[in-house]
Amino acid sequence: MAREMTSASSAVQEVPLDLLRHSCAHLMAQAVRRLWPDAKLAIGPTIDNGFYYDFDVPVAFSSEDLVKIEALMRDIAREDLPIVQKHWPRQELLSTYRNLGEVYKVEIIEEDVPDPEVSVYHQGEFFDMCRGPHVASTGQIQHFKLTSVAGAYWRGDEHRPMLQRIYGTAWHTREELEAYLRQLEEARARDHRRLGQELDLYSVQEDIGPGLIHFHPMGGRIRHVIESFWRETHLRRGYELVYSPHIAKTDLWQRTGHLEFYAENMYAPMEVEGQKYIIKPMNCPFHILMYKSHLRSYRDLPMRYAELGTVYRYERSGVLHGLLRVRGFTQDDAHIFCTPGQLPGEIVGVIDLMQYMMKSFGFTYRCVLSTRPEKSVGEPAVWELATAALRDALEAKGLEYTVDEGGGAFYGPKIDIILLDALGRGWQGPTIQVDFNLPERMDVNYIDESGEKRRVVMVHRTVLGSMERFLGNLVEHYKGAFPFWLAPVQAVIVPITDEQLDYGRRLAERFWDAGLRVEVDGRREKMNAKLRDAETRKVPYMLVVGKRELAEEKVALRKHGEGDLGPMPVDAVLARFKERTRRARWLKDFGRRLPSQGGRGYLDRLGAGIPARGGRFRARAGLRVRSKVRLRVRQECTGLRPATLIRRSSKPHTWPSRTESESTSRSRNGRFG
RNA sequence: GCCAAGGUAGCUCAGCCGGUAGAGCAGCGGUUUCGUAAACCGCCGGUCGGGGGUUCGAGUCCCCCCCUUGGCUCCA
Repeated sequence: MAREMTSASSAVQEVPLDLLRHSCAHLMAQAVRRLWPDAKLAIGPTIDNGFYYDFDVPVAFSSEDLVKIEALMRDIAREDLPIVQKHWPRQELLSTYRNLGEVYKVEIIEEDVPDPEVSVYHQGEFFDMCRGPHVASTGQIQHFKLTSVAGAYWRGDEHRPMLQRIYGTAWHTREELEAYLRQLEEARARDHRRLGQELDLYSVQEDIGPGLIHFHPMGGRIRHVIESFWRETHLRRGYELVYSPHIAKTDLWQRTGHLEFYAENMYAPMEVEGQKYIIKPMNCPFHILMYKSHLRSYRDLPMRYAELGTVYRYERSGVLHGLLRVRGFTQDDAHIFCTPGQLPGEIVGVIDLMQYMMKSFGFTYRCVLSTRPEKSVGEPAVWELATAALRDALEAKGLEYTVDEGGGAFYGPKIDIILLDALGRGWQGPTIQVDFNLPERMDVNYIDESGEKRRVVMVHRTVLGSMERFLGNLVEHYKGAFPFWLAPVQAVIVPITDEQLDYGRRLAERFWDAGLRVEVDGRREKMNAKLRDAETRKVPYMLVVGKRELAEEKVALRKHGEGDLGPMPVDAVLARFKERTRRARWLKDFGRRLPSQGGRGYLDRLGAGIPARGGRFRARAGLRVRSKVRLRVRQECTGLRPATLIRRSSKPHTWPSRTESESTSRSRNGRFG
């Protein structure tokens, strides 16, 4: 591969970033080798934003060592050693590496490099087997930084030696490097663990146990808002809310197969009157038994059982992470029991609901469809049907997705939704999984039109993920500054002197009566201190009341992060706030359009539900609803005039188009269902 | 679970070669009644993560355990 030597400064920009980083990994290895001549080299690939190299060294690298290595790297860069490719006969390279004791390189050659000639890159005294390409000389590597050390198993196998991995980052220009480092800072500022502490949202208590979350009052309020919204929406979409116990007899878990396939994530049984019980890692068995408490007809289906179900799963201590990876968590779980024919419609309904949730909370996301793995249960034809249902639903909803071939659970295909936070990092959130296993094992049936017993199709799904993880994602997404409808405290009333304290308290009553969460700051502090505290707590609004406001029945409105908006009549502020509540928005959505999954199983048959076809509400057709009663409710909740409401609801409903931003995924995937 | 780094007041952190623990904020008490991001004075506050050991003496050194963090592995 011919490459001409050009001066570093002009060539730098043209080199692909990946290549630069790979060369930087070599540069680091060379520096490590100079400092620790016995260091054995493993592999040194590029990753998002940087690179790493794995070393086997008898001493543990300290952070001072990183500084030393980095300094030496700069020296070697200054030496501007030409980087040249040579082709070594395989045998010669093998014996050289054997003589050097480079056991990892030897293993790589023996197992993965059959070619008679092997490409080796040389720079000064250092050489490394590598396909390349690389930059022309070490002098071209200018803007880099070593970021961390960590242990890493050789070939990712926990039974093999643990090596030391040094991570680094490299960029074309100083500006890019600094921008990246700033971005890391930014990510730290958004860290939900830090914000969770600062905003007093939650805690983990050493005396209680790792991975067990306590929602403090402010976190509790947010969770309450999310849960209320979730329940309302689910009832509205034809789900039934159920509640199940936290423990069940060992026999049940035997029957479901959890003891066989999931035991390593389950906690040991406890004994009660000679009977063994296990705390639940999943909610599905309970829902199944509720379903099975009656004989079900095809007319009952689909049945949708929803529950904010708290489960406990053993996670290895090293993987716990704030709210995002825990041992006890509450899934926003639901199980849908339906006929094979209903499956496609049900999947569409779930995706629609998921989209609605994501839109409501402001998340962007991407979708991954996982298909049949090697080891699986169920007929191939059924798998095909279910996978097609998932795929079709994604396409019908206009969602882009990637396919993880063979990445499904052994019991069925699934769609995973990766939430993207504001920094573009991805986290496994909602999941939709078809299950062929449990209905079989638990003998879950319905009676079809001809009186035959038929196996139901079962869908596990969450549309948020878990309350813990979702809250963590929300905190990072909004950097702790929750939108008005979610904010634990929506406004703080700030009396300037004690003279206005009573007025402030009267105002607070009015706001609470309107369903808003406000607080009066009655401390003997200066207004500035109160404002500062409210700003720090990221409260969306501050209502300053002084002499003038008291006289005119006004408040001076101040918005978080924006500042003073000037005095406003109290009624205007109330109206403004009510407009921003989720209830108001929900009613708007609800007024325009009923969910596609209007039918409600047995309720339909009792005449208590929404007519499946036609009917005054024309639910399924998605036409507007104009019931007088509903209008009145909406008027009350939104504060809008009837004419406005009717006009609004007459507009045809369209879902806003989503923009999918491509970005790196940092998925902690597949833990639900 | 593995490798590494940590754990000192409610929070953020300082504490040298082993000599008996300190700051800011928060809290509490007082004074101040103030117009858009921190008023002033004073006070209280510590099993130095837990246990054991070495030592005349341990926050500091050694061993075990717990928890946190960064990775690895795992993630039905």
